[in-house]
Amino acid sequence: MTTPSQIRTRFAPSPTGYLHIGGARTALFNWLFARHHGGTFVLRIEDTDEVRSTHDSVDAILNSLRWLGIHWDEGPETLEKDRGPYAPYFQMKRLDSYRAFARKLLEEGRAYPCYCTKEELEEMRRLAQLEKRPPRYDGRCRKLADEKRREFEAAGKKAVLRFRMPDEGATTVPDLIRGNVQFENALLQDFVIMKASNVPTYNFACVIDDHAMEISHVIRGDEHLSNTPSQLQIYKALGFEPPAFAHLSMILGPDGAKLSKRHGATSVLEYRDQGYYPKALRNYLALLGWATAESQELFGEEELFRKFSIEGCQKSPASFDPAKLLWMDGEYLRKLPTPELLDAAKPFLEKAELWGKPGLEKVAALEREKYKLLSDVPKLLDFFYKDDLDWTEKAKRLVGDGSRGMLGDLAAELSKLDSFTAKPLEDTIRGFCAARSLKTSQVFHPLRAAVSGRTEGPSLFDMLEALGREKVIERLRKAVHPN
RNA sequence: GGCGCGUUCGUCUAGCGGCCUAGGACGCCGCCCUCUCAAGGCGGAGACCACGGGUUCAAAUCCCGUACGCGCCA
Repeated sequence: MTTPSQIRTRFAPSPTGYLHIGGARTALFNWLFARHHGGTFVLRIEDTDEVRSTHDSVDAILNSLRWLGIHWDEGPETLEKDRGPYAPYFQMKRLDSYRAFARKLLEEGRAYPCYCTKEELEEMRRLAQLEKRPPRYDGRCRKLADEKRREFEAAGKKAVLRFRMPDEGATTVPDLIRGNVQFENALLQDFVIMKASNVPTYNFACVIDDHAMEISHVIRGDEHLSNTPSQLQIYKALGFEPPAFAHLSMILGPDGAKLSKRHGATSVLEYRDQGYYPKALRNYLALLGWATAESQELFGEEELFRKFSIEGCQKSPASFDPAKLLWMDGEYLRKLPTPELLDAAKPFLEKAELWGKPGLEKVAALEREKYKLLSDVPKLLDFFYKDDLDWTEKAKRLVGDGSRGMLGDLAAELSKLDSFTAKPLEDTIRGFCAARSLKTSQVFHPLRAAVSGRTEGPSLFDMLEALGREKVIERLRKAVHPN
């Protein structure tokens, strides 16, 4: 058995786009597992897809993970800089190692060059389908005579390197989540390990690196389960001790289809831009495909580390539920002390030109249990600072002809108030109602509408106090005498 | 097409042979609190545990099929 200190997990994304929700969840589980065992979490960039990999994607992935607060112990710091004893962490910087192992397999007869063209391969596939055989490579280049090989080389034909699969027996994938999963070797094909460009394929490079980086647990998406027996054969051929595997169920959209743009945001950074609180998203993601025996919902960071386990991982796919995420976000924001909340909402406040406004903290505190997103903060309090209110239809109706006179009188009374604070305001206004035999609602609602332009908002008297005498009187005056 | 994986309220899930007339959470509905909106409290609707066979005194839980969904190979 490995001792806890030897636990090493990794997240190995391909930089071919933004980091999506599913990838983030995989990264998160690897991180949690490593932390739970006091191990190490490695980030490795699998950029061997020469045409689709971009530097922007690397940046997006690093930024997404940082924003989510998923900290890697080893891996790239920036595009240029790595940190950790197994550097580099970009596969394209590790080509020598793949080539060396490929050569070894070639020399030992475990791999062979294949000169088949795209056309030949397609023909092979077509024929197989016609004969209702699995459409796999038929191994024709396995027994290519040396002279034939030289002939191809002379003709300038490019070769890929294929791994020679055993023809018989079965390969068992011991999976921590799914148990032992068996695959017939005869059904596995001689897959390409090195492309014609002398760059390794995913299935080869990741074996070499997981071994080189001493990864103890490969926790990854379910879509890799079918590739695992092929990888296991590479481990065997090279005499490597394979890591433990755990294949996570996929994340689906709310309708049960594969999560895609159609369902709304799929990129982590989109959630940031919409105003989600990173710890809330992280908490929500942890619950997609994992649960405790108590079905606990909200976790502190340390608590997540402590309670996370592979045993709690779900076999069946999980649907992403935006409504629950939104609830959870509100749950986190409500717990946040106001200064921290404002700090987190800073980008949104800045955009609304509210950052640094006087009394912001006081005003923000009045609405604190209502924010579901950080972007709600400016939305819910901008009326405090606006000169021209955005009147809602409902609010307009409330300050109609029926209540103008009353509001005018009330304004006169309020302007005489010594202390413009909640308690005296409440006493005065309630007294005003009593003196005129008005129901409080007949006064409170039009008053709220008149000073805020809306019918929803903070507690009336706190709101009046926060607005201050000048603004309240001014707004009442404007409401009573619209131009 | 072959192989593989999966299937408990709309959704996330608890459950690992008797405690289940299936528990929690989100969402939905109602009531309470209340100056509005929220938040909070209380309650409700909502799952014949995909279907069909077994095994067993007893199955959501074990076994075998079927269906459906998904993945991989191309």
